[in-house]
This record gives sequence, C-alpha cells and structure tokens, in this order.
Amino acid sequence: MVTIKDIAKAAGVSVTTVSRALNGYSDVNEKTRKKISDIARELNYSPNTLARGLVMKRSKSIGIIVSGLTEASRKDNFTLEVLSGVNDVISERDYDLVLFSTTTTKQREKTYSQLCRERRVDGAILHGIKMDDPYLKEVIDSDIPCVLIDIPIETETVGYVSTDNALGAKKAVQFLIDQGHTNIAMMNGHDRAYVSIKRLEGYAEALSEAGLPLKKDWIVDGGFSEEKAQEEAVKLLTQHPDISAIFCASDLMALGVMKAAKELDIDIPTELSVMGYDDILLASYTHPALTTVAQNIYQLGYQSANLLIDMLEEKTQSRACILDTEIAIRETTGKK
Amino acid sequence: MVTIKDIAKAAGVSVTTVSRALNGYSDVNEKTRKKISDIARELNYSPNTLARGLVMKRSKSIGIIVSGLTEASRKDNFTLEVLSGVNDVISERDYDLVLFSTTTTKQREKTYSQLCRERRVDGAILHGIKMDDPYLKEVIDSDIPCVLIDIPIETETVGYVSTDNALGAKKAVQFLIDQGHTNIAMMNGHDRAYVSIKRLEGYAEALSEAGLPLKKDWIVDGGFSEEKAQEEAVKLLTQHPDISAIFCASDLMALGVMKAAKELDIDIPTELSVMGYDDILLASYTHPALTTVAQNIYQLGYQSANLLIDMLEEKTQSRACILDTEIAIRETTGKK
DNA sequence: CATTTCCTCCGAAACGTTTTGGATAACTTA
DNA sequence: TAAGTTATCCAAAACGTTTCGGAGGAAATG
Repeated sequence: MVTIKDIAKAAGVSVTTVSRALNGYSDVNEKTRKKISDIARELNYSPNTLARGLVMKRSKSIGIIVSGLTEASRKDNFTLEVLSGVNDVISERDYDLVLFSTTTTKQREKTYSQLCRERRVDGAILHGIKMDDPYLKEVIDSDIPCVLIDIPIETETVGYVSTDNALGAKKAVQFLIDQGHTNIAMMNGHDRAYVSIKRLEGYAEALSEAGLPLKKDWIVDGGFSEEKAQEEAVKLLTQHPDISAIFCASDLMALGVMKAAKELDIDIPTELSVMGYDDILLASYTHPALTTVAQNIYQLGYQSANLLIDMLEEKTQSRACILDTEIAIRETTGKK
Repeated sequence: MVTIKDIAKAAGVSVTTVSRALNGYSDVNEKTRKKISDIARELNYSPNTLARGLVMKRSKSIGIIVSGLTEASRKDNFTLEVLSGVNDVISERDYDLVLFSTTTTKQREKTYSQLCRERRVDGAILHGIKMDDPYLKEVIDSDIPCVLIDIPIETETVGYVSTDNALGAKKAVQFLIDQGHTNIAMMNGHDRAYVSIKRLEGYAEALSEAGLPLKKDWIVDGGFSEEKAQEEAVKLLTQHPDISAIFCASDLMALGVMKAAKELDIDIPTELSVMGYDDILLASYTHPALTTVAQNIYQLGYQSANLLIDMLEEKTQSRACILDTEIAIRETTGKK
C-alpha cells in the first residue's frame, strides 16, 4: 500500500510537504502541490485514516447504536429509515458510520461507551434504547458526545431529537373525538419507554379537555408487540364492548388490535375505529388501511446526525430538536 | 484517555508486558497478568483500535456497501435484513461494521475500493449493486477481499452468496402449471440484474419442460418498481386478456400487478393468479396475501459475513454459497 | 560445576500520519 | 546596506499499539 513516504520520494520532497500539499495548506508552492497530487493520483494513494486518526485524536466517524436489529424490529423499518437519514448526513459531511448493534438476547458484554472508546468514534447516535438500560446512563455520564433519539436528555455532551409525542397523541385523540367518539381506549406500550409516557399524557389531555372521563381500565399495555396487543385487545373489547375507538401507541400494536377485532368479528371502521402511531410502511398496506400519527423517521435520523456533527464541530448551542407529526387519515377510523 | 503506558507505570512493568498480558500471551506470569488486568479494569482502559490497526495492518472491521439506502428501497427491507444477518456474525466474531452507502443520485465521487482502502476495512460485503456498475469491476480487480450478494463472481479475493434464482423461478412457475395454468406471463426486472436473468431462465425452463410455448410478448420488464410494473401490467393484461397467471421477479412488482388488476377490475385469484419473488414483509399483509418465492434474506447477510470472515482468516477454500428458496403459498394464486 | 533450558520480562523499532518550530533564500523596506 | 518579510520547505516528535530480539536469573541437566 502506497504511503505518503512513497509520494515524498517520488516527488523529491519531504513527507511534511506532501502532507501539507494534500491537505491544502498555503505554505506550499502551487507547482509542487500539483506535482504531488499528480503523483498521488498516479500511485493510487489513499490516506491511512487509522494513522491520521491516531495523531489527530479524532476519527471523523460516528457510531450508531441501535437495539434489536436482530429481532422482530424487521416489521417496522424504523431502524432502516433512521439509518437512511443518518447516512445521508454522514456522506454529505464526509464522516463515516460504524454500526453497533446491541444484541439484546445475549447480553452485550461491552458497554456502549466502551464500544465508542475502542473504535474511537467521535460521537454516537442512540436509537431504540430503553430508558432503563443501564448502559444508557453510563454513556451519558461519559464524555462521549451523543445524540439520543426519542429520549429527552440534555447535558453538556448529549443532545436529543424527538417528536412531540404528547402533542401527536393529543391531536390523534382529538381527531377521534371530533369524529364523535367518546368511548376511547388506549393501547399503550410499556412504561420504560419515554414515548409511551408522553403519548399517554396526550391521550389524557385530549380527553380531559373534551370533558371526557379517563378510565384506568381502558388503558392497557401491549408492550409494543403485535401479538401482545392482540391478546390485550381481545380481553379489553370483550370486557368493555362499549368501546368505540382505540388509540394505539404504535402501528404494530394497531395491527394487533385489528386482528383482535377480526377475531371477535367486529367491523372496522363501522363498529370500531383504530388509530395507530408511527406510520410504518405496513400501515398503508393493511386492509383496511390504518389511520395513524405519521412521524418522519427519516428526518429523525437526519436531524440526529446533523445535530451530532454540529456538536462535534461546535457549530451549535442548542442540543435539542423536536419534530412535527401529522395525522394520516386512512380507513380504520370512522364517524360515530 | 488512559493508555497502555499508564497501566505500565501503575503496574511497574514495561508496555511490552502490558500488551502481552492483555493479549493473553504465555510469557507473562499469571500474577503479573492479574495485576495488570486489574489495573486496566480499574482505570477503565480501552485499547486504541486505531493504533492497533496501524501496526497490525488490519482493522478487524469490514465494510458493507449497499446501494439505495436513500430511496425507495424502504419498501422492501432487504437492506435491513441483510444488515441484520451481517451484524449478527460481526458481533459474534468480534469484528466491527462500517456502513458505506452509495448515493446513486449524486454520483459518489469515491470508488468502492477507495472507500475500503481509506477506512482500512479488512474486507467488504456488497449488496444491491448493479452488474454494470463501473465501480464494481474496480473493487473486484483490486486486492480487497469481498463478498458479493447475488452476483456470481468468484476470484482469488472475491466470493459470493446467492440463492438459486433459476431453480426458485422454475419451482414457482411449475407450481402455477400444477394449478392448471398454461397462459403464464412474466414480469421481469431489468437485464442488468443477475437475478432477472436467472429467474427468466427458470421461467423458460419450467415452461419448456411442461411443453408450453415461450411467448416473447408475455415477458415484460417492470424495472423492479411497483409503479412501472403496474403500468406494464395494465398494458399486458389489456393486450392479452387470455393470460391467467403472472410470475413476477419481485414482490414489489407483484404489488404493482395486483394494483393493475384492481384497476382493470380483474379479480385475484379467481381470474388472475399472481406469484411474487422475495417474500418481503408486505407480501403477507397485502389483500389478498401474496404467494411468493421466499428467500431468507437474513441468511443471505449471515452467510456473506461468515464467508468473508472465513476468507479473511483463511478458514475456507470455497468462496461460493448458494441458498435455498421455498414457495410461500398464500392467497393470490388459485386453480385454473 | 558448567551448560542448557525455561520463565519472565524489557528496549526499541515500526506502523503512517500531522504538527511544531524552525531554516533557507529571495524580496522589500528603510 | 542592513533589517525585516515572505514564500517555501523540512527534521523530528508525537499518537498508542505490537513485535522482534534479546537479557537475566532460576531450574534442570550432564
């Protein structure tokens, strides 16, 4: 592999000059620079980022830590969309992306900050991490710059980007209320997810503003899983047949609810309205197509990466970013 | 950041000893080793992979080069599944994964081999690359070990993993024939895709073995796009109303065909049978659910990564791997 | 006792860059 | 003409590891 030394020899200059020429410093004659870059091209030279990173103490690479690449998450392709957004920024701004996946099954033996430190990434984006993840705290307390997706923590070195989950949920429930529904249940995820907490808040707020009672029995946890949600929905709907709409904290759970309705022979949307959250790909392909709160996951990734790199390059003060949501009205909701 | 030197000082030994202790060499006393690793843990030491990579001339990381992360590919989440499979191997075998995405839009200014050389990845997996991609040839001709997904090229440094596309297609068409169909059209992708070529072969073979004629007019290209397939299918079905089954080279195109049928008010499966290829997530959620040739994309990724690392560690002779497919019978195909 | 072997350790070089702090020569200015 | 500027270049140190070639002493062997 050809190094800076080979170029120096070929050009009859020192390595210093080659380095400075290739990096665009002004203290090198244009003629020499031309000669050097010609030779570099000719020799098919690629700078060794390892060596560079070693001396510069930064690698120009960021890590993305995602959870559950392995498993069910294939149904929502959140991860892919986030990745897609992140990746676009990365290549625009000339960074590299290294992927860390936390295999939840076999408890990852290395902590997140260890992963980052070993690979010498300049910063990290965390996605799909539970709030009670012990490693989360550790990486936040470390000095590694990071951006959290959907976990609102802001410190000197950590920022976050999220959607306004409470507002999104509120608007969704308000929409159901506007359609004439008064008996609105909620299929939530679990209380270790920030989004669950906020979406519940929005649900409660919308009800109370409309003067509707909040019934504890009508709020169940589907654990963000299609199957669990289906089970829970069957129970819920048989116990409380007067429920006319269910607001779900995720599309996947909404799919479960739809299956439950089918199982119980309840027609959607005439007998039951279902509202999802996320707008995953499947949402527009189900039958009937799912009305849901659309969040732009690609943007979530895109903004995260931009925020992180801004932080790294000290181009920003603000370390929080809230994105908008809107309701995608499809076929699972109807007038009451 | 704490280095090997700090540990050496703290333990009162040389850096050599620290290095050898931590790397499990036998020429260090167990007591010293214990002392050293205790101190390392205490100081929260992480080895600097950049420095290590520099001297060892290998980074213990592999690159994955995917195309079209940015765009439409979000519908099939092939990329995610491949990634998932690759990632599992990576973490099992203690490598790291760096993601290169070729933004097809803005022509990537760096070639694949440049990307690999700069980042000093030990090898690369290529997925979703077209056969006529100029950079493909370049990376194959370079000395970078790589594994291609669905492109059958085998050299000293490159291997591939793929499914038996001809056989898969043949079985699919045979299934349609067994159901009584004789007028079977094909919606192909485009001829720069290896899979298209092979799937067409399988289609032709099944027909000829059954003594059925191969009609050129009945084979159209949908460019692997849902919209294009829909257009083409409308044309095809209006021109040739006697077609009773369409074999599609991808599920996404099958979705397009289904939309076309709806547009033309043709019922599936009573009037028209549709067979897909891939078994993407959507396939089981469409209405009616799509019968298709299921290939295990996760496995594709998993085997690729294993193959690549085997090659890197010189643990294998064979550099090709063909995976099985099977037909997932759902609701879009019926008896004729 | 002399020699060999084994165990444990270490100094120094090497990997490919960037950067610091000049050095040299050619111009400018006073 | 002397002093200051400017343009262009370079030697050497540094980054944090691994590894080569030995060194010193203790134990084993003859």
